[in-house]
Amino acid sequence: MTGPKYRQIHNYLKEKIQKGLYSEGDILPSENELCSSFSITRTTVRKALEELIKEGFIEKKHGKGSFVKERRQSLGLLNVKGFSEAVGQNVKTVFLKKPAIREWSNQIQIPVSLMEKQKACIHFERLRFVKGEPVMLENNWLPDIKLGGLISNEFVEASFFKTLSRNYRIEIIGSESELRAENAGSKIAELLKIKEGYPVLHISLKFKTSNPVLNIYSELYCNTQKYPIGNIYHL
Amino acid sequence: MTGPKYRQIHNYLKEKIQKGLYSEGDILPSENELCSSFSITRTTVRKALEELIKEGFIEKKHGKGSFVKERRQSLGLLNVKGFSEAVGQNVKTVFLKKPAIREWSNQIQIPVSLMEKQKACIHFERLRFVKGEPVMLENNWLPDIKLGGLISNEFVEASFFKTLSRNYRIEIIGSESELRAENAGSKIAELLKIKEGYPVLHISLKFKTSNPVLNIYSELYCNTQKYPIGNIYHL
DNA sequence: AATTTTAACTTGTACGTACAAGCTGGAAAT
DNA sequence: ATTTCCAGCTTGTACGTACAAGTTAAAATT
Repeated sequence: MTGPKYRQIHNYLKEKIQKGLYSEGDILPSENELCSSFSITRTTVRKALEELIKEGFIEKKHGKGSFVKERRQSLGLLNVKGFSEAVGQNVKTVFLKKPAIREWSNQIQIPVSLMEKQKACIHFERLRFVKGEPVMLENNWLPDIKLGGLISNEFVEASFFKTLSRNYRIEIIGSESELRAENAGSKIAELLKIKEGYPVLHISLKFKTSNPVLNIYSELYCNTQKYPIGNIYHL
Repeated sequence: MTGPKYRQIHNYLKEKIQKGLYSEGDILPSENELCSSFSITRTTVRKALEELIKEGFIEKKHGKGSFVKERRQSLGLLNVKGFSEAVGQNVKTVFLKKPAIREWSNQIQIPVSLMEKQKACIHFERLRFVKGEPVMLENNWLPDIKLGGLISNEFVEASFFKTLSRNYRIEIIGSESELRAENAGSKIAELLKIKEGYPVLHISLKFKTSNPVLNIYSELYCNTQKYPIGNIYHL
């Protein structure tokens, strides 16, 4: 609960942004104001703000101030094109298998580290719809590091990553992926309501998080005919 | 040529790394050594090193030092899996069309900014081979911002990005991409030596660089059967 | 009234200092 | 000979100060 001072400021501001107390485009208190509020020096405040910049929460403008970023266009999280634009309305997510302890699957393409394989495995399967059409089948695995309530509770805005960030303050800090174009097999074809043999995008993912023993492994199958998969990142 | 001090140290070290004077795994001079070499304070040295970390050139280890990173596994540059591992030997790149001034193509999926469309367009087309097999057709477009010699000269290690970095000190700072699985048309099929209708991965890319008026647009078609496309990035 | 200047804000760079915390190898104690 | 300890290195955090540079709005000038 202690840790370095700059982390406390960082968490304090991050929490406010996440809770919507500062919203898109808002200006944060100036560095000097934060200094006196927290009785710390500007060096420390600037360190905290720099962390927020790295995580994509804010941006600074010389001579003006620090501003909360529009959407947190973070680190190459995959989006169905038109997913984030049409938030909520035309998008639906259905659990085929709710989060539960299951076996580590050999379906996972990217090698799971030994440390993680020793732990139990949480798995869930989701089907994502845009305008009523199924466009992405998603299988996710992660080691069970006892995040209380992760299994039973609902996700924040149907997003697993937002849940990790808001409830557990765990951020995605990187990823590794493999991309393949494949012909849909019978199971995929049935779920995505396409013909067998139709080309689908197969994405194998390993997300690294700020918790060094928590990586998230995903296998995605996407019908990219109408909705290509989008991917944005920045330094 | 002046600019802030930390930028000078940053460029100095970056250049040394790029030229191979420091190589993979090497330890950089300690922060205090750099301080006395350049007659600056540790604050400034640390700022320069932090930039190098962001760009993926080095990593720091508490109590030990700053180390040059193995491969610059930077910002989600796409790689044919097994491309960077088997450097040079099994990999070949052939220009189908050498860099030259051409028209802005309407093949580009991601919108080209107006400012760029006013400039002339440099275009080149390459076919990439692994173990003698063609695996990726690559079309690239960028605005002509008068990078002398870019058209005529050879690329550094057959890499366009390395050329930009080493010769012009321009770095990739982000990207936007769209991914689609498609059936190969006749032209793609012929070039990649596959049957028409075979599933291929179509990647549309926009790379943002440290030069705000230089974005690079690419359309890639990949046969991912044997060699999936890999993609790594980190905060 | 319109323009210019100034003053008061913002963030950016750079200085210098001090101590904490992680690592390593040689000296000291066992 | 082995272990323990410590001194001297490394990076990490935090303090405080000063001035440069970009922005803005009020004040002074025209």
